[in-house]
Amino acid sequence: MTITDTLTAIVSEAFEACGYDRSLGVVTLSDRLDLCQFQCNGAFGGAKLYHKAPAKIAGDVADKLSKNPLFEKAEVAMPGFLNLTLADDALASLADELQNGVRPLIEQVGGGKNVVVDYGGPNVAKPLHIGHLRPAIIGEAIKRLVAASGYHAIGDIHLGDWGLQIGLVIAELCSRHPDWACFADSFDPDKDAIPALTVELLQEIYPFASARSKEDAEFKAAAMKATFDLQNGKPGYLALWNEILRVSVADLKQNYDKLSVHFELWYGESDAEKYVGELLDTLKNQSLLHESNGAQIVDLAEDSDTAPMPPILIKKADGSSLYATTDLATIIQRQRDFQPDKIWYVVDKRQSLHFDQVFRCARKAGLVPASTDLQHLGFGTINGADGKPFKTRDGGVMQLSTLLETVTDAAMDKLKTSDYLNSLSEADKRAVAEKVGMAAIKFGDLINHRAKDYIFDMDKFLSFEGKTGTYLLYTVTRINSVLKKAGDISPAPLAVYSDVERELLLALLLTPEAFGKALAEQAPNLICENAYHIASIFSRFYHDHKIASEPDAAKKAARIALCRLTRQVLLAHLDILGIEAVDNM
RNA sequence: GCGCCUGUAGCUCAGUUGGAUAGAGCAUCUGCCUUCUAAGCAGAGGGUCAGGGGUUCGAAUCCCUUCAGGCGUGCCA
Repeated sequence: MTITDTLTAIVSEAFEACGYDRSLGVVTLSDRLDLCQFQCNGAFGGAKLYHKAPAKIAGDVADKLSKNPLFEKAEVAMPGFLNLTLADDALASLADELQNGVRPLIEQVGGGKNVVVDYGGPNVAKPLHIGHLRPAIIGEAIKRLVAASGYHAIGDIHLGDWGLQIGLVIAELCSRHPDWACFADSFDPDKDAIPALTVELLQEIYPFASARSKEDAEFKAAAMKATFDLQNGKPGYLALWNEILRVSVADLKQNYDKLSVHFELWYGESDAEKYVGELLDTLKNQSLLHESNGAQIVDLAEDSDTAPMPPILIKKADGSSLYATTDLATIIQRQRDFQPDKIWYVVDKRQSLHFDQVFRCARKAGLVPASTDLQHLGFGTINGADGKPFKTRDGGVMQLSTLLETVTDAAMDKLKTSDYLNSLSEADKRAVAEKVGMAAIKFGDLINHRAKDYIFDMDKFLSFEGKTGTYLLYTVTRINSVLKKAGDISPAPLAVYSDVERELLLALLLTPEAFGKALAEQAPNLICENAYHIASIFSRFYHDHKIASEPDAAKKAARIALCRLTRQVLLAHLDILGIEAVDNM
């Protein structure tokens, strides 16, 4: 139960005791913190219901509530706002519940149910570029949030390893090295060796092949044929594909590791292949599948549709699988393996129609129970100043590794001026710089609303001031310092000695609300905002008050407790965001 | 054409299940380091919430409409 839930229960009780409907007692955080901490606007609704002035209704309830020692203030503001402020000792003891774990920092709503979060979705054979940043870190944050809320969260990278992009690479390799054994019909996987590939080669070959297919129709046909043959198990292609996969996955892991992005499952579209037959059977048995212009499709349009809903393509005219095919087959696989309560897809929002189709088809075919929550959590693109997807000056895409290195270098530069890291080796400093850099990048991206496009600004990622990930890490290091200076102090209850301490306690106490809203909206930016909010109040507190050097023992103990709780809460935010803190910087 | 999304301070963005005085960071200007990390703190200026109409006691938020931009719209993923 969050604090507003608790207060809602109390205020609802009061409404009822005064003869009004208890549903009017909904309490929210005040939007006028200068007047009060919480508010209830139920009197306005009650005015319509009971044909009474809202101020009268609010006044009745306020009278009732002001007898409750929980409140410092329960009063009416015209024309009928019910304004509530907690008594300081009540606030402190509520925050104590947070401190000693009686009140959870995150509502445990999951009940251990399985949730599959499908994110990342990189194509093998293509280097990670800046466009892969968002799905990786948004997905990771959502997965961690889901897990922290008591679900069993399963992150699946869902590699793009089975589509035309592989066919393009195979066709191009074949065109360059027709002599390779894997291209011969006589290929024998037990005897014939596959040449070792490198990431560099793949990074060069995919864009080349992709461009070539747009101009060279014959080559495109070869690539499509290669895709088809691969999907139908041609041994030489399978062996080559395995090598492409091996090289790509090793490279992907390296980059994702740096970002603290970890997947429980490294499945790909290819792993869905074995469920495609079952998918086709299911669709056929229900007479959903039919032929159209040579392709196998399922009609999805319904009379209630306000917009045209095109059919979903299950098999191309040449018999090969499509995006929708593997996604549907993957749903079968996930249902079989996990019976998930939710399957959430963190994928570019431009694919919303695709997911509408996939989900509708899955429902029609009964691939999952009706209660399964299937959602496409679309994210916006990272654009350049021109509003188009971001390109580097030379018109290319920026590789993810370049971004990570550039920001880490800048962080390293900044760390040189720190007096706190003098004793560290260069390598250890570099490790700190990496954490600072990753915090800057991840926070800089996650602070943006998930579903909106944003404009890429390297200077913003390189800036370590203001509302940034760096600020959060910095705040934690300051807390570390003050706690270190204070030495061993036994745990003490929280208390309010000043306005800023009251404000900080309130912000800490409201953290479960922020996490809850972030989960409900799948919006990591709310976690960023809340963390920044707490950190900035702490900074003010830290600046205005003595803590470790406070002479009054009781004050000092309470303030140390406040520091500890603040650190604990900030670290919980960072953990969900997938950002690692540092001890010093 | 149809559908979806977006338009808030000089810039980048929060805030949109209707609430009181629309917030933050950056940038600009002014203060604050002999005292726990100044990657910080305090303060100032900066807004017809794209335009118009409507509903409501109350609208950035809901409805209608106009304008501007983006995206999607059967054999790529």
